[in-house]
Amino acid sequence: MTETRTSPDSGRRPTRQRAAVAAVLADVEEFRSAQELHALLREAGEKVGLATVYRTLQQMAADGSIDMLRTAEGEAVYRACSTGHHHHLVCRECGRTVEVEGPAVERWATKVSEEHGFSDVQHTLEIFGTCADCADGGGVTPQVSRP
Amino acid sequence: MTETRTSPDSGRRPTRQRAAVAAVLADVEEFRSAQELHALLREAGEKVGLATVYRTLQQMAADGSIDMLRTAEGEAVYRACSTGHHHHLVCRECGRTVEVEGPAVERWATKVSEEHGFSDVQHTLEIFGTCADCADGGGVTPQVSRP
DNA sequence: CTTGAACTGAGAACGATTGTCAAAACCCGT
DNA sequence: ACGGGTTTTGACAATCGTTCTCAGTTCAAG
Ligand SMILES: [Zn+2]
Ligand SMILES: [Zn+2]
Ligand SMILES: [Zn+2]
Ligand SMILES: [Zn+2]
Repeated sequence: MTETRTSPDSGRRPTRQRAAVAAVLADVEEFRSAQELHALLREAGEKVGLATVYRTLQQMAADGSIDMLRTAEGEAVYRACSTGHHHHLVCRECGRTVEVEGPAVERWATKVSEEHGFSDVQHTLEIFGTCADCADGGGVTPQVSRP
Repeated sequence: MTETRTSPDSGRRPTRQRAAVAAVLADVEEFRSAQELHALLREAGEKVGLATVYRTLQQMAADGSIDMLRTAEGEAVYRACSTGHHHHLVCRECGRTVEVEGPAVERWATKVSEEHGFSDVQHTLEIFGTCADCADGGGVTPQVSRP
């Protein structure tokens, strides 16, 4: 109860580690796991503990500043998306991700929830497929970027 | 290439264990984890190894004879649903599950995939919320069934 | 009955994630 | 700049769902 905070921030402190995680996320286009991001940080010369990466990603996801979803294998993967509610079209081969919006879907979800008396609802909706390049190239060398 | 099978089944053998797993699934309304189902089997007096439960559930899910989805925590949960493509409205409190269909959503997903040149697409769509009973009762005693 | 393939299960192994806790970094008032 | 209380960090252990191993069991065809 000794709250004497001058600036009403969220109680988070800006640290080198958090900046590093945010930076690597900004550089990556695809959804990546905590471990992959940790490896990328090491490659970039940034020394950040794995536990810190996990903690930071969770916080950012909770804040809504990044998106998190689960792969088919149940692994959590993260991505710095644009703001606002949206869903994803993800290539299984190369990981390329397209953000998509579907107002009709949002309405449908709301309607269905109401019809069944559910409140405080959330929904998860992701589409997985093979992108044109991967279907084309034959998936021999999964490429992550293209000019 | 020595295929001399008289009855063209899927190469699966009907065993006591598989019947037991199917039976417990038929008795349960909610999505349940492999471990929970294993516990239920033990309670019911059926002796089935945990590994077998995992294997059987995976096979049934692959066959499409049961549905599998992941909780927010990433745990796989299973349910014997009606046949046909559908999605779920799941209560976070009591686990009550309603199967829902959304033709418009299916069309939207297809359209979006095509627009971006994705092929061989799948989608996951689940709605989580609090059902009327749980919102009402105050969630003091999460109940799984009700007359 | 014989026999090879499918199946099972106890326990080890695995891998992602979380917990621990002392040390380090930080903020703020002095 | 200094000190003290709070937050954050990170090496490591621990947890926990899931998968692997492999010898023993069951099955069904012949
Ligand atoms: Zn996103
Ligand atoms: Zn949505
Ligand atoms: Zn279902
Ligand atoms: Zn669908």
